[in-house]
Amino acid sequence: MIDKFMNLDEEKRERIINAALEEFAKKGYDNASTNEIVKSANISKGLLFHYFGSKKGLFLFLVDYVINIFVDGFYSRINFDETDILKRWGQIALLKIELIQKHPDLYGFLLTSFSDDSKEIKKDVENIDKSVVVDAYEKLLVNIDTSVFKNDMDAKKVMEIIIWVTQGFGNSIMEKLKMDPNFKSTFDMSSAVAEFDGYMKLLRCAFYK
Amino acid sequence: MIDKFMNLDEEKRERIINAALEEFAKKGYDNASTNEIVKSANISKGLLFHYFGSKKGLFLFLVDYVINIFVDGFYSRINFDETDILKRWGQIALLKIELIQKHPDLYGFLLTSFSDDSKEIKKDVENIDKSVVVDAYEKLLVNIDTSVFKNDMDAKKVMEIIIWVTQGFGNSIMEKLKMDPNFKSTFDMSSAVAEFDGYMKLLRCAFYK
DNA sequence: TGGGTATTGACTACTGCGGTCAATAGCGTT
DNA sequence: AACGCTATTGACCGCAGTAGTCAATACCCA
Repeated sequence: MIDKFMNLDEEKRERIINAALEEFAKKGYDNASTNEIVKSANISKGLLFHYFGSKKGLFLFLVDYVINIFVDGFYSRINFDETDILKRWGQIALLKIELIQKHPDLYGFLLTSFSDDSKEIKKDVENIDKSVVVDAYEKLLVNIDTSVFKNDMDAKKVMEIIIWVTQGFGNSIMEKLKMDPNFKSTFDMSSAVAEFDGYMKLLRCAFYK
Repeated sequence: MIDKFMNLDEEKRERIINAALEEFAKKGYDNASTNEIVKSANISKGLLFHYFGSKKGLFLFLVDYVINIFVDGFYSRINFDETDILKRWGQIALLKIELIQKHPDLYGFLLTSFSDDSKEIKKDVENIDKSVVVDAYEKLLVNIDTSVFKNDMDAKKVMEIIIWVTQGFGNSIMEKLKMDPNFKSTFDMSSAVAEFDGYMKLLRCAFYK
C-alpha cells in the first residue's frame, strides 16, 4: 500500500511524514503514539493504517526514507579517493554540518532510531545500520597517505587526533545550533568554513612535514 | 520518610536504588514504571511509596544521590589550580573514564536524566544541572597558562584542539567499553593511561614551544 | 502475649494504546 | 442525475498498564 502513499499530493505526504518523524524522534518507538501522529498530521487513524499496515511498517518506511536522503546527500558527495586526511575529514565534517543544518528533524530521527532498543524494531534497525552506516564509515578510514606526517610521529595516533578534532569542531557547531535558537538564524556556513580552515592550518603546521 | 529508607540494611537499600536507576535510565521518567521497579527490587508497591511518597520523590532522590557520588569522586579530586592545559585535561579525561568504568549505571542514569524532557521533572533537573554541572565545567576553562604554546599559534584554537582530543580519546574508550562486553573484563586502566600519555606527548611536541 | 513498626499486594479509577471496519465523502464517467 | 469506485473517516474494541491507597498481616522485641 506504500506505493499508493507515494502517489499522494506532496503537501499531504510530507505532513504525514513530518508528524511521524517528530513523534518517533521525541518519544522513541515504543512510546510514540499513532494517535498523536494522526492528530498532528490532520488525517484519520484509518488512513495511516491503510497506507502502512502497522506502526512498525510506518517506522521502517521512515528509516528507509530518511537514510536514502542522507546517503544521497552525504556519501555520494564525499570523495573517497582523497588521500590527504585533513582534506578528507575536512570534507566530511563540513558536509555533515551542512546536512544536519538542512534537515535537523531527519537527523534527530535517525539518531534516536539507531539508539532505540525497543525489541520490536531493534533487529531491523541494527541490520540497516550495519549495511549502510558502518560499512561506509570504514571506507572513510582506508587509503590515507601517512607519509606526510613528521617522521618522529606515530601516524596512527596523528590520524586519530585529526579525526577527534574534526568531530569536536562539528559537535561544537551542533551544540551551538541546538542550544541557542538565535544562533540558527544568524549562522553563516562560510564563516564556519573559514573558522574550520584555521583549525586545519594549525593541524597541518603541527603534524605535517 | 527518606531518613527511614537510609536506615534500611544496605543490601535492600541498594537493591531498590539499582532497580530504580535502571528503570529510569532505560525508559526515561515518563515511561518508567514503578510497578517494574518494585518487581525487580523484590519489594511491595506500598513500601516504595511509603519511603518516597511519589514517583517524582523517588526520582529526585536518585538524582541527588547520584550527583553526590560523582561530585565526591570527580570534582573534589580535580586540581583546579593546575595551569598546564594538557595536565589539567589529562586529569579530567582519565578521571572521567575511571569513574564511568566504576559506576556505569549511575552515569547512564545521569545522562538520560539531563536530557529527559518530561514536563513533570524538567525544571527541577535543569536547576540541579545549572547549579552543579555547568558551574564546575566553567571553572575548568579558566586560569590556563597559554604562554607555553608556540608563538605563531592561536592559543584559543590550540586549547580547543586539546580539549577535543582528550574528549575524543575518552569517547573512544567509552565506545569500546559499551560495544564489546569482553573488552570490559580485559580493560586495563594503566595501559589506557600509557596510551593516553602517547597522545599527550604528541600534542606537547606539536603545540608547545 | 501484647504492642508497635515494617511490609504486603489486591484494589481503584483511569488513560491511552494499536488496530478494525462499516459508513460515507468525493469524483470521473456515462 | 445516477452509478461505481476509490479515498477517507472516526467511533469503537479489547487490552495492557499506570500512580497511588489502605486494610490486613508479618515480624520482632519486651
